[in-house]
This record gives sequence, structure tokens and C-alpha cells, in this order.
Amino acid sequence: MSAGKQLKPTESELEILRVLWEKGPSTVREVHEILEQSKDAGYTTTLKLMQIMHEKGLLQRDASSKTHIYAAAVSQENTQRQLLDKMIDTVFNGSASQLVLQALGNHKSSKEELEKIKQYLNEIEKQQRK
Amino acid sequence: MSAGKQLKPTESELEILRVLWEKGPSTVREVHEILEQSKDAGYTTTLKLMQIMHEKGLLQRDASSKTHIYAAAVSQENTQRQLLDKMIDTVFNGSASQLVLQALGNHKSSKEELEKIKQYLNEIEKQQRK
DNA sequence: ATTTGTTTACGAAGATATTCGTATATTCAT
DNA sequence: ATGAATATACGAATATCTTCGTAAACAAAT
Repeated sequence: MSAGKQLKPTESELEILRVLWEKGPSTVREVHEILEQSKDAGYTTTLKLMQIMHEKGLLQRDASSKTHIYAAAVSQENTQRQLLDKMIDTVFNGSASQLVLQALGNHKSSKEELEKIKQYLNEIEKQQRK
Repeated sequence: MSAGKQLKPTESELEILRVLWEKGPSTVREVHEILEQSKDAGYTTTLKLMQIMHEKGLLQRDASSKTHIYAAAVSQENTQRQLLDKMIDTVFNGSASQLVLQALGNHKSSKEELEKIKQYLNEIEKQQRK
């Protein structure tokens, strides 16, 4: 499976992807109006970015109507994994658990979340014993 | 407390920091020779980068002898935390445990490491009950 | 002292990412 | 049809990051 590797989105591109992951297929204006809330950029800036992302294969678009509809062409999970792997590699010297300890140490996680993580660890250990 | 905030190192800057964290205070040449093993760049490129990092406050240097000695001015842990926090924020929508699950799922961790994480989780839960 | 090798300093080219102005097309209301 | 509003396309300015050429300073060897 798998065609060519997905390339790493830039900071701005990630902001756009987040909107599309959350809201689903949207027009440039819709995306732009969300972005405007947290940063200030012109409309054509958002447009241009989304066009470039489309060229790169990060977004797909439906141009059948005058106002194009864009959607993420890469999944949130794949992108998260890609960026996370890179961070483990370049920032945590390849040690995922080092990163995990840091992450747990500096953020309040709810009891439920912690429980979920523990269960997960147990499963992994069971796997390993086999 | 807190003096001005530490600014985010770029990709290349991070490579240099990693060398200095590992080897301690070093000359440009020493750093460069390590970098050469994994990438190819000219000596003056490494020099320039380290000079810029010094200006930015990422490195400190001892210029008392002809050949300057550079050292990291930011700690590995602080930098890791900074980059990790940003990733949790921008890539994992603020959910540290989401990131943790991803990290555990996609990397083999040794039994010892997993055990360490579990102990840590227990401690956190103990804290929370208080 | 002159040459040779190593170092820093400086400036600028090249690459990539971000921003926006302007032109052109389309739609809709009048 | 004309004008106002909104969309896309395009090109280019700006900013940031990365790279390196070249010159000047210095040190060591001959």
C-alpha cells in the first residue's frame, strides 16, 4: 500500500488542517473566519495557503461550484504520528518513554485519562510476555 | 521569577544543541565534525549558525582564547518541555494524554521503561487523591 | 619574516515560508 | 445590462532560515 510519503505541514498549514479536521470540508472563507479569531491575516493569505496545500496534496478540493470546497487530504492521526515521531527522534534522542514522562509530568491529566493510559500499558506488557 | 522567554530553536540549531548537550562545551570544529557524520555542510555554515545562536542567547561562549569555546545556554530539559508543550498545544489540541497514547502505541519501549512510566502514573494518582 | 593552516567576521546568495496587492471571473440584486 | 460583492489566480514583496565565499586575524612551522 501507501503512495509517496506525506510531507510535513508547516506551522500555518497545520493551523488550517486543524480547522478542517474539526469542521470538515469548508470554504476558504469559513476557514479564514476561524483563523481570524486567533491571528490576523488577510483573506487572500489564507486562500493562497490553501491553494499551495492543495498543490502539495495536503488538501483536496471540490471545484465544481464557483466557491471551492476544501477538505483535509491527510488524516489527523497520521499527521500527529508523523510529527510526533520526528520529535521523539530529534528532540528526545529516540526515546519515546522519555517524552512520555515529560508529557505526564508537566500537564494535568484527568483521572480517567491516566487510568486509560495505565490500562494501555498493561496491555502492552501482556503483549510483550507472549 | 523568569527572565525573558527562551526562543524556539530551529531545526539546525537543535542539531547543534544536541551535540553540545551530549559533549559539553566544544569548539566549532568539534561540533562540526560530529555534524558532518550525518549531514554535509561547510565549516563556515556551522560557525555562522553557532554565532547566530550566541546572539540569540541559545549558546554562551568563552572567547578568551583564539579558538572560542561554545556551550549550550539553554538546558535540554527546558527545551524539550518547550517544544513538547507547543506540540501538545498545536498538534494534539491540548491533550497530553492523547499524545502519550500515540507515543506508546507506535514505539517499542523496554519493559523497564514501561515499568517506570507505570510507577510514575501511580505517584501522580496518589498525589491527586490528597 | 614568510608561508601555511586554522580561526573568526562579514556579507550576501539561495531556499523556503508567509503575506498581500491587483487583476480577472462570477454571482446576484437592481 | 450595470454595479456591488465575493471568489479565484497570479505574481511578487517580505520574512526567516540555511548556506557559503571571501577577507582579515592569528598561530605555528620553516
